[in-house]
Amino acid sequence: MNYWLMKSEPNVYSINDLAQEKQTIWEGVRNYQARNFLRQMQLEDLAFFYHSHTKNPGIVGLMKIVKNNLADPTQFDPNNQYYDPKSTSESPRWQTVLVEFVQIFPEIITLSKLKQEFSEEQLLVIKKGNRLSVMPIEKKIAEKILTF
DNA sequence: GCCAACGTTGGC
DNA sequence: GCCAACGTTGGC
Repeated sequence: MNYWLMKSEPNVYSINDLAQEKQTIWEGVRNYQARNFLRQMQLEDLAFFYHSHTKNPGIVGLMKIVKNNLADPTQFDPNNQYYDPKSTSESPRWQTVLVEFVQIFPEIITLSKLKQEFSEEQLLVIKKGNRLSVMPIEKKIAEKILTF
C-alpha cells in the first residue's frame, strides 16, 4: 500500500466537496510527472488531500484510491478546458484515478507545521517552488502525519 | 494581488 | 537541442 499527496485549490474543489460527493474522478492533471504518479497508484492506496493557493494551505483530509488507471474523460471533451486534441481513446495520454472520501482531519495540518516537522527531502510538498500536484509520500512520513 | 519559481512552447 | 518568451502555480 502506497501513500500519496494530491493538491487542489479549495475554491475549485475542496475536501468538503469530496465529503459531500463521496467519490470523484481526479480530473485535469496535465503534467507528465504528476500523471506518471497517477499511473502508479494502486487500489486501496491512501492519499492526503492538500489545499493549495489559499490563505491557509495544508493537508485537510484523507482519501482512498478506489479505481486506478482510468482515462481522464476531460481529455476527450472539446468543450472542456482540459481537452487534449492529440489524445485518442485508443491510446489515452492522461490517466487518473477515482478517489473516495475517507475523512476530514479535525484540524488542518498546515504547511508551516509540515515545515517544522519534516525536511524537504522527507516531504517534497514543503519544498519552495514545488509545483507538482501529485506526489508520493514515504510510508514512515505518512504514518507520522496520521498521528498529528 | 504580487511575484518567484517552474514547466512548456516554439523559433532558430 | 538550446534557450528566450510565455503561461501557470502557489505561498505570502
